[in-house]
Amino acid sequence: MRLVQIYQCLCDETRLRLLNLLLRGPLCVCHFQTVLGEPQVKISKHLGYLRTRGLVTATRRGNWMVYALPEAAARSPELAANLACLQDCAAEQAVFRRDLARLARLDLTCGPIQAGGAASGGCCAPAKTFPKK
Amino acid sequence: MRLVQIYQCLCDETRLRLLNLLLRGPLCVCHFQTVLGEPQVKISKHLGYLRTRGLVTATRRGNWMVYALPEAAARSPELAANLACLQDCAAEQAVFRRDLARLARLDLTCGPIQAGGAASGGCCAPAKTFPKK
DNA sequence: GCTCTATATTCCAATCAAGGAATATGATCT
DNA sequence: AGATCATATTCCTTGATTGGAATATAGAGC
Repeated sequence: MRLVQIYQCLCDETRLRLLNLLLRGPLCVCHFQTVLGEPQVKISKHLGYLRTRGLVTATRRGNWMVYALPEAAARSPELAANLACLQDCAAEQAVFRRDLARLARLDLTCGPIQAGGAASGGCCAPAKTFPKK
Repeated sequence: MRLVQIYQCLCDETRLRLLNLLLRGPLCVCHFQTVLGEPQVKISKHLGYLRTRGLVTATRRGNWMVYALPEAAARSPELAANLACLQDCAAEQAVFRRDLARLARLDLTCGPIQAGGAASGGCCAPAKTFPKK
C-alpha cells in the first residue's frame, strides 16, 4: 500500500474519528452516527472512502453493515505502523477521547459473534436475530 | 498541534519526499530541486505549505533558504511520533529510498555551521561566505 | 547603482474533496 | 407483496489543492 494513500485517508477529521473508534473494535454505521453525532450520509461516505482504499473492511449483518479494521495479519507494515501511531496520538486529543468515552458509556460493539457487548440493545442486535447461519 | 493538520501535510507525495529528506538533516531549496527533479515553484510552494503549518522551519543563509525540521525539543508529541513513523515507513518504499540514495551520493547538506558536508561544492557554500556573523 | 542567483509570490486553470438533499438498494418483518 | 429499517449512491454546489507561467523579492558581488 502506498504511503501517501494512507495519509490521504487520515487527513480528514471525520475519518480520523471513525478510525479511532474502530481501533476499539468493529462497529456499524448507526453506532458511528450516535457517537459522532454526524448525519448518515457523511458517515457512510467517509466509510466508503476508507473502504475503497483498503483501510477498512465491511460485512453485512442483516440490515446492518459492520465496519472493522483489516485483521492484523492483513495489514501492510505501513498501515499497522500508522494505526498504532494514530492510536497513541488520538489518546492525547480531546475530540478523540470524548468519542471513546461516549463509545464506552454506550457500550456499543459489533464484535463478530461476541455474545457480549451491544448489551444495551441498540442496533446490531445479538445472537437472537442471526443464529441461522 | 492538531492531528488532522499533521496528516494534511503528509497527504501529498511531494511533501512526503521533502520531509523524508529533511529527516536526514537541513537542506535548501536547490538541494530538493536536484534530488527530486521537480521544478522550483513546486518545491518552494510545498515547503511554504509545510512552513506555515509548523512542520518545517526556514532560515535564510545568504542567497539560500535552509529548511529543517523543528528541533526535537520543539516538536509536539504528535509530530514527533508521526515523523518517526514516516521515517520507518519511507525506508520501505522505493521512491523514498531512491531519494535518500541520491541525496547520499550527492553529499548535500546544509547542516548549521557543520563545516563538513556540502563538500561537493554545490550551493550553500560553507564557511567562506558566512563567517561575518 | 546594476546584475546575477536563489527563492517566493501572484495569477490562472484544472482537478479534487466535502457536505447535503433526494433517491436508491437490500434486508427483514408482516 | 408491501412496509419499514439501515445504509449506499447520485447529483449538485462550494471550496480547497495542485501545478505551471510569469513576475517579484532579497541578498551577494561588482
